[in-house]
Amino acid sequence: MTARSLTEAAIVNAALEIVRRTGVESLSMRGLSRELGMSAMAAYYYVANKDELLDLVAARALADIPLPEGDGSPWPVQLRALIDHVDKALRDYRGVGEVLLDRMHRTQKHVMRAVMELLSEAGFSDAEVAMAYALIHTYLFGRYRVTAAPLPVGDTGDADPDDIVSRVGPLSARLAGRDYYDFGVDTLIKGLESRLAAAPTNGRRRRG
Amino acid sequence: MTARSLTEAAIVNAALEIVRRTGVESLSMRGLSRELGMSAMAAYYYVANKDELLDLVAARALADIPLPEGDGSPWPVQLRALIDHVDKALRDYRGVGEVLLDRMHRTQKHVMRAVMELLSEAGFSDAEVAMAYALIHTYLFGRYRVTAAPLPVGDTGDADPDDIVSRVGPLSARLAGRDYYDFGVDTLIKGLESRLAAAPTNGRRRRG
DNA sequence: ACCTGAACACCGTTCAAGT
DNA sequence: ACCTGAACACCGTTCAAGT
Repeated sequence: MTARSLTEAAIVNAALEIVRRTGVESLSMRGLSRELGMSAMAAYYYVANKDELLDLVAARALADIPLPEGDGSPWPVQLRALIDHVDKALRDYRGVGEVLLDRMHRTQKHVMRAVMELLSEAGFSDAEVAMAYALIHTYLFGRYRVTAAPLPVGDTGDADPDDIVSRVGPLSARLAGRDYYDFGVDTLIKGLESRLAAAPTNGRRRRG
Repeated sequence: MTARSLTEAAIVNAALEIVRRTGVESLSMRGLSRELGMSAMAAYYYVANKDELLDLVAARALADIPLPEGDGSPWPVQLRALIDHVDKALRDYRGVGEVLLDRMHRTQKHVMRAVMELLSEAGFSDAEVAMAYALIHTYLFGRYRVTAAPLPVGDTGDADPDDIVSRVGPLSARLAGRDYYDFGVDTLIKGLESRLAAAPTNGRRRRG
């Protein structure tokens, strides 16, 4: 055994574990150190503060996302695949989307770059790329708070067939998270395609 | 003066004030009571716990949203107006979107109903109404975490014209929150329209 | 170099006690 | 009925001290 029994990697791993099991809000500096068998302050030797820890957790969770190959497939297909990979990387980590939302810009540029390149190649102007990226980012990361709160199933069981809310309530119990996700991403991409179709000369293609 | 010098309404108002000024995360039960000139535990007489307080704050912030009149305008226009009103109700309250996201289903049904009715009338099936509502909700409420973290302006000032990320960085400084919002909502609604156009017989109109 | 312990300034919540 | 004070079990962070 060398002198140190802890490493930054071990700390970040343990933190990610805790977030996956119990959610972000129950990750504490003290509890983390205790979980590693150390004194309550041990983690502070490797990490300046909780914010830095959350940055490292965020970076780690998104590190292994496969980027588009640049094969010949149409941009909506490639964009959809990339979004699916981000979603997969986030799905298991309860509350991590919330963390990442604040931190992705600071810590993790390669996914952002891949999305932006796809959009730029598709024909969007630089300003549109900025806005379209923000839209996708917002939907994807906002999702992890919404899916935690499903639509209420009719409170007293009174399904009024003329009331849309009480019709949708029980129905939403049969819809899987997958259904919401597919509908959402498809609609976003359809909306983007519809924009390009309406003003196809907006973008300036690079290496066109 | 009557016996009581505090009311639930006063407490919720003060809480909403604090959230608007300093964000949700700096709202505390103790600090709130102190701000009202009472002892640290005073608020507990009117409110069971912090969760209940957040529910009341959420309900209050969304209470006065004007619902669609049911005039003859096309559904995308009415939907856009309704979304704008929700946005306006949220805009001034830092972090309140985050609170509401968890709580809207529990506390505030009339906005949800208005959105769902518009979508149902437009021709979407009940399942599609559920998913489209979730999409809109996610975007609208997720926004209040994203807009707090603007895209990074080129870190070292090196604007590489061939790199989409460094092109978009400085550009995003000139884009207003309004631009992102308009683009986002327009794209969502375009995506929904595109869905209806692709499968126009999907929905069953009520009172058609 | 790596870790600990005590201390400070906070939290949310409970509950007996005051008026 | 309305509010207070003390207590409990937590936080994040700092910093002198231990090995």
